[in-house]
Amino acid sequence: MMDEPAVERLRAAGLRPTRQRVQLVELLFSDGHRHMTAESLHADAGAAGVQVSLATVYNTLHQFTEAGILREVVVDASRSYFDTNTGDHQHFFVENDGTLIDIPGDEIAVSGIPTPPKGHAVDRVDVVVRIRKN
Amino acid sequence: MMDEPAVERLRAAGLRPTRQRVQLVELLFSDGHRHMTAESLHADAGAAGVQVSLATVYNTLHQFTEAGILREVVVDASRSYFDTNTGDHQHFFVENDGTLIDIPGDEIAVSGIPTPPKGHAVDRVDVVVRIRKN
DNA sequence: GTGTTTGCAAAGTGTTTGCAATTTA
DNA sequence: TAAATTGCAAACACTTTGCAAACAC
Repeated sequence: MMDEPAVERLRAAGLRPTRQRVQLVELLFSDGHRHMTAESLHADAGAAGVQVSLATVYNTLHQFTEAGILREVVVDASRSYFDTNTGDHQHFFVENDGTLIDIPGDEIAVSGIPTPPKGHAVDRVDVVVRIRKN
Repeated sequence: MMDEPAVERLRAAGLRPTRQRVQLVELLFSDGHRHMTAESLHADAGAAGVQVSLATVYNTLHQFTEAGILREVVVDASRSYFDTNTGDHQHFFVENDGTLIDIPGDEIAVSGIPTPPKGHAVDRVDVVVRIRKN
């Protein structure tokens, strides 16, 4: 018998397909890319009838990030954002309302990055284009 | 009688030169550029014999940022960093120890930024090159 | 059955705030 | 003296954690 895609995705990531994780994966990956904070995901889950505690949402976001099926985006010093798009891309950050918008990785480019200090390797290059409504 | 530079700098920024602000400006701008968090500045102040409460350090960092003599750097979702270099430049962020290193603005360049959504204007483009010790 | 995961409530961390006392102008 | 600033302690927002009950395999 064939597992559902959500279950397979979790198995592939080495995570047990618990009810909460399966439902969160379904919510997150059913329809386009998604940006979220722990609070917003918890709210969206509730609205979608998915019962999961906030603590589990936090744990899950980190497990998914560690497993590589989510990526963390640092744009705000007071909240953690996560993105279902783990591929090469960057972001607009709308400072007024805390919203993220993807910028495809093949549109934007960073040049002239100096060699990192000896003994250090580049992990990732993040670009945040901060915009505001006017 | 001529005011000291720290006092002048505060006056120019429209801030009253209180003892705390004057001493913090002296500490911050006496010798090259500096990166800090509220905690680290509070500790450095203490070590330099500057008496100032943590609450005042927080207030001061924000006032200085608002006044344009400091700039906030968002690299970590759990702490606020500030930089005495308010000019055009970017950063290396050493993920292992939470350290920042400046990248001169004339060395690095970002191209291909899409037009922001209608009704939005670009405020700033931030590049963070995340590096780690190996 | 055994090890993992969940959820609650408590604890933690970094930050902000109310307000009386102090300082600046 | 009037208005701004400070510092304390309490309050906050977000996040993590300890642990017993529930669950996956």
